[in-house]
Amino acid sequence: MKMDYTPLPLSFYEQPTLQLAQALLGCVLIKETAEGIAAGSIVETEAYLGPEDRAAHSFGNRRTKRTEVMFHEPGRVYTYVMHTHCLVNVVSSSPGTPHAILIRAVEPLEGLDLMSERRKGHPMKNWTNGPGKLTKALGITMEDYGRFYTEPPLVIAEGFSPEEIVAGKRIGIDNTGEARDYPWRYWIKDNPFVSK
DNA sequence: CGGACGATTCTCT
DNA sequence: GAGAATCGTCCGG
Repeated sequence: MKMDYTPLPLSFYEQPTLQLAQALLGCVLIKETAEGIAAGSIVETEAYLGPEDRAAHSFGNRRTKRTEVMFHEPGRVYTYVMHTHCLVNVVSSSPGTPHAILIRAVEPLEGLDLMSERRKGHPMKNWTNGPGKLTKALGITMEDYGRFYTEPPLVIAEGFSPEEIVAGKRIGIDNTGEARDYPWRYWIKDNPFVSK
C-alpha cells in the first residue's frame, strides 16, 4: 500500500513552538531510502525552548556545530547522536531563536516489513516507541541533518487529528534545575506506541 | 589530545 | 530498577 504523502508547507512550522509540538501529533513522518519507504504517525513530542530552557542544547544561545541548525529556519531537520543512537527533532521558531521539538515516538504506518527487518528481534510494540528506536526503524541518520521536512527523502505530511492530547514533564533531563518540571512533553492519550 | 558527558537502549535481576 | 554499552561533541590544557 503506497500512499500519497503531500508535505506540509513551510508555513506550517511558523507557529509558536509549544503549539507546533501539539500540532505535530497525528502527522506522518516519512523516510525514503534505497530500501524503500517507511512511515509512522507521530504520537509523542517534546519541546525545547532554546536560550531560556536549561534542558535545551541551545540553552544560553549555545551555538556549536551540533546546535547550529536550530538557529536557522523552522521546518529544518535537527538530528544528533546520543550514546549510540540518532535522535530527530523539528526546528521551530524564527531564525535566531533556537527552538526544537524532539519526536519521541511514532506509530508504524507503512513499510512494516522494512521496520521489522531494521528492528529484528523486537516485538512490534517496541519498534518505534522511543526517540532512538524510531530513527532506527525509519532509517533516519545524521545524513538528514539540516534538511527541510518539506522535501524528500525526509518528509512530514498531514495525518489525522488526535482525539485527546495529554501534556506532562519531559523525560531524561533530571539534572537541569527548574526546567525539569516544565510540562512540555505531549502525547496522544492511550496510544500504545508512546514511550512511557 | 585526553577526559567527561549525555533529550538512550538493552539486558539482566 | 540498576548497570553497561559505546561514541560524537565539546572544552580544558
